[in-house]
Amino acid sequence: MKNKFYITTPIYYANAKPHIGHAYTTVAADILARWNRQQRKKTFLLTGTDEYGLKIQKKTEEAGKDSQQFVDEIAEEFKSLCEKLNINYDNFIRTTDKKHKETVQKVLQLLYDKGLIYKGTYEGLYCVGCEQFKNKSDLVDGKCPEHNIKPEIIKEESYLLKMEEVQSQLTEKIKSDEFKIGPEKYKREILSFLERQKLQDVSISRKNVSWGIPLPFDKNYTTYVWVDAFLNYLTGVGWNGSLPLEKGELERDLKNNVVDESNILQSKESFKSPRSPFLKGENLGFWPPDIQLIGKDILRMHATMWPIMLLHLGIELPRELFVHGHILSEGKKMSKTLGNVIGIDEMLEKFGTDGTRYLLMSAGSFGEDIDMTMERMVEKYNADLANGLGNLISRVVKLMEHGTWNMKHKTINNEQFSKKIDELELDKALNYVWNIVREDNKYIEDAKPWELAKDESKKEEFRKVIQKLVDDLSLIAEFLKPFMSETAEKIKKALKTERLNEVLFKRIK
RNA sequence: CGCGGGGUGGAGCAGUCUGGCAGCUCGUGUGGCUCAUAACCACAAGGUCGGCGGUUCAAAUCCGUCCCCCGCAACCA
Repeated sequence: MKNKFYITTPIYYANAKPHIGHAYTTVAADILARWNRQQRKKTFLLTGTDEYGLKIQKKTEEAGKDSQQFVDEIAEEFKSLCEKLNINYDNFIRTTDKKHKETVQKVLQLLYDKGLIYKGTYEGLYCVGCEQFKNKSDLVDGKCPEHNIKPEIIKEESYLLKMEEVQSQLTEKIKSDEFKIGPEKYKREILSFLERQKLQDVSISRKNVSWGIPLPFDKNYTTYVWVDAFLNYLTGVGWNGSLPLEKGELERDLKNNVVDESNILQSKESFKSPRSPFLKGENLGFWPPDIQLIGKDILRMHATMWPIMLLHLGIELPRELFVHGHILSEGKKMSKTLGNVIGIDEMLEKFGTDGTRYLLMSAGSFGEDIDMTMERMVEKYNADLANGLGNLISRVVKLMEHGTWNMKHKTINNEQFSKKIDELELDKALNYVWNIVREDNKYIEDAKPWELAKDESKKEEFRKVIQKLVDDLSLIAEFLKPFMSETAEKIKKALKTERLNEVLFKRIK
């Protein structure tokens, strides 16, 4: 299908409440989705939660809670965050959805039948204290840090996914950008990883985890969470596991109703307007994803196991995996111990929805790690939003009192700006807009319209100056739509009614 | 020699691919303005672009080497 845009966020692991990192990825995805929707592309934004696995099982067991009830609560938290951030998603997938589970089992059976999953032995370092396998990187001085004992090398019967046979094919696709990994540095990292060694087959079964999807061909095991999690990108647009993947056209897909509607939460905007037309049906016309946003922590798996599963299934790979950096605080990872955690709720409370969205996206190059502190965010909020954009609107609206103005609807025909978004330079796109804000503030200073207004003979000149500012602001509103849709609306309304009902971005402190 | 990234005025960053006067925002100082959210505008101070060496008419940028910081080193996600 042409003229479509399918974007995914990772599904977030439901072992704890959402934090700023989740907000960052999801806001970026939402902006890209809104932008493409604005370009009249049929757009689908998928997000959701990953709800199985040992971590959650242990956590709920220890707390004496029911796992399902626990993840239900966490899923609600994530949905509520989306609402607070004004995320206009088309589907919120949960891996405990019945339909998702069924499809995962179908896929596993298929891979098993094809001999791509086989029974073998998994050899790993097993800590008796933890009752689980450990990574080398988890160990401190070769010992389990929790129990301070050396783990034993244990062989366990397990179901393994064949990796190596499609490895060179994968490497080629990454090299040629058929399966693009961006930014470039992450492509290099993955290629160097893939070219250095043969991939080991990955164990896709778990014996000691009951909180998971049972293997269809051996009920003594559950499915390794990653396998289950990856398939969300397919089930999230309504795939039911049948092959070959018949993509069809959206129009036809709309007739079916595969996506579980109970999980569709209406975001603020879709409350007002008709809900996304793509919420129903097998929307496989959207396949493959045009962009899959991920954090750098999950790159390895997303660039190996996930595409390998697809290659095995004969399904087209995503067009691009885009890796963004982490949000650091005071140059370090946020941690409770360091006390440098910036809470997303705190941000929302302080800066509001659009303020938070702006601060997240303008904090640094999208794709690099960014460093944030509350102090600097307050500074930036005051400088860019209150003193910059907010004040500019106040000035212009007040000056509009003396005259009547043309409110032409502006459409974006600006290659510079569009290119930045299409190349995922979201921070640069915002910076482009703020250059206009700064120029306009300067322009007012130079043109001195308040003096022109007093002089009858300079009426025409005055009219020109204000009209230019009105035009610029309508354009700015258009630019801001995907980033801060509520603000964009307020600006438009203010220009239309020639008055500002509220201070846009009140200065803080 | 495991892999990848990074080191640019006081702070945060862009620029490096494709060499061409070192740039942006914040902060600081001085002045201006009054349409505006005590906002805005101008000017100024402040940098051996991590060190050393090389290529070049010319290096933050290319090459070599060294130092420092961060992430990763696959089945927790």
